[in-house]
Amino acid sequence: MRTYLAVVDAGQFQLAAAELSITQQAVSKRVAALEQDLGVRLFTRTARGVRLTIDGQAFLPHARDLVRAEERAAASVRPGRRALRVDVIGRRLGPAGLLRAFHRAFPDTELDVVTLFDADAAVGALRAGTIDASFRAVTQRLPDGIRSVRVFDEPVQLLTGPTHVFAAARAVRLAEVAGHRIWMPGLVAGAEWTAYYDELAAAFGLTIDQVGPHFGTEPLLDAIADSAQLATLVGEQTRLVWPADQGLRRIGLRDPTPVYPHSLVWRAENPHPALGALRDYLSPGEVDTPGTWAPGWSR
Amino acid sequence: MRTYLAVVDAGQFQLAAAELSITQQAVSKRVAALEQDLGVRLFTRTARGVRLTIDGQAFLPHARDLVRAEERAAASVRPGRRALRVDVIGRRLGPAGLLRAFHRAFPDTELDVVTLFDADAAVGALRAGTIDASFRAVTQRLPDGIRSVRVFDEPVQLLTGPTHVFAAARAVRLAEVAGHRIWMPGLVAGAEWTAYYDELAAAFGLTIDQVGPHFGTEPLLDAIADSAQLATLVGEQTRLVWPADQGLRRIGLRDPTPVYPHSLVWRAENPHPALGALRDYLSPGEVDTPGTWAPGWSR
DNA sequence: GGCGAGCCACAACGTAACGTTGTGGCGTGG
DNA sequence: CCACGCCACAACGTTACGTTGTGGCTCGCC
Repeated sequence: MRTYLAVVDAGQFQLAAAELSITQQAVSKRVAALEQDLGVRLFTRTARGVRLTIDGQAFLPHARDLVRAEERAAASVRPGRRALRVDVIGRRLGPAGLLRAFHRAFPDTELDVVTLFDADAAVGALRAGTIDASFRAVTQRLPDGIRSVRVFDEPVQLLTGPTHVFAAARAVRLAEVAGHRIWMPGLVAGAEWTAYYDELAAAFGLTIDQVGPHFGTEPLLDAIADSAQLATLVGEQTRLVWPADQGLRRIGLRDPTPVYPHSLVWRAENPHPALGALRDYLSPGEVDTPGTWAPGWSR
Repeated sequence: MRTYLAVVDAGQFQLAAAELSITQQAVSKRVAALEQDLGVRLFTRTARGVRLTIDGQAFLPHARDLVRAEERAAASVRPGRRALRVDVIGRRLGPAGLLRAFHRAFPDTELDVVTLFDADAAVGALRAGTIDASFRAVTQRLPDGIRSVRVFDEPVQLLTGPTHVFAAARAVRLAEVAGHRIWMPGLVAGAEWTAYYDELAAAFGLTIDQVGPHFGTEPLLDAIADSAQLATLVGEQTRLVWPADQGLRRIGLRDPTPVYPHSLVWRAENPHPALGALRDYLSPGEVDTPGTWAPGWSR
């Protein structure tokens, strides 16, 4: 592909060969091989060089895209001067939405999104410089040199099937939920979400059922859609993807509205220019709004 | 890259190898070579397969972009079911802007833009099916099976330097221009632009100077920017790119306003689905507005 | 705790791809 | 009309790459 582009820019094989530091015959072979692969002729050969055919012209922007993509791919792992690398809990959860909004606001900022296993891994990666920022709920004191700011309180909602008692309600009071079963498989001991739901359950007497293996969100949503008893909790910004609309409903919670406290965490000495832009874009978040509840460790 | 993606999807080398129909050792070698090229480790090897490292995660979307780009590139020259291929006179002229607008309106439509030498080549390519549509000024009767519709009348403007007599005017009457020298190098005998300016000059007694070699637009713009006498004609939609802002001015023309009649030309039997969308988007254009002038052959 | 299953890495080997050298054909310009 | 410049074809050598064979490692199971 680069040979093809070199020929396009040079207008002839020999000059392109010189720029690529290979022989003209090698260029001829490469172009011939590419043409054979594609099944079309890319150049018309003339006595003074080559001219692009129509197919060659149509192919040109795609070829440039391809080498650009290759360069971006290589740059994404090049130490130093690489894209801003941000860790989010999940690509469909609230923080990922914040990142998308940031990217819309600053389209020129190169952004790579990764997902680390837990907060400890995130802090380690921040210190090592392998990531530049992490969206986390800060449940305990961070080590020296690691900074955090609470950027976003995400309301937590009930997710129910169409036959559930609360299905018709737009919002229910948190106290009303106390007697109902909330099914949340897949919570890992020690993980930040687990800490959150533990404290939420303890504070309002909720029954949060963590038993049973977690087969992924699809079976979970299937089960909830079919059940009049089961419900689960999701963040307001969570983007659900289920096969078809199974009549799932989001029911707001109030008095108080439980909110999940997302923080941005970063290493103080990180010089990445886009990191400052991200911090400026996010902070200060509206947090601890009246009528909301957040865990004690978030204050 | 495909091997890397296969490993990501499979979660282990052996399964990926089976899907690629090569041995596990070959996969191991390919991944190792890629890691060596990039200078980072993409996978952490475990006893039950592999897991992506942080670098590997950041690399993933770029790798997918890359293979998508490769597929689009190959598709752009695949006969049958390829992207809509449209010929425009120049990428910076009015029709290219129409195409950009069409692409904004229908972002899902794959579009390839090419530039053919002249109208005869365009008609030939339309008949051969190597292009699907062409923006041209139709100066003579088209052969059977080739249709055209006039889609866009583009006002023609004067382009002058800051010291030109007309530099301060927003618009001048066409009759006023009669005595002034208009420099248009590079017009090819028989080309449609030449036919247009010939008739324009004849109709209003303009002095259009075609002598002198054409060294490209940059020297032309340089010369015009520095001269108090020289001016040239450009389409209203033409996107000029000059090194710095040299104080070039666009001066409108009126009483009448000369317009360049762009038509869309296509082959009647072409079944490409996007071709209909393009025709629907473009037609009917506002043409022959009162107060404008177009050549006799455009009616 | 030992053993086996599963997975990846290393080494040796053969083949096929690729680049180089050498040469010929063709169109163009002096 | 000849000579120059450009691209294509052929033969050859080297490099790269995939395969076969083997070893080491981790995890799970008895």
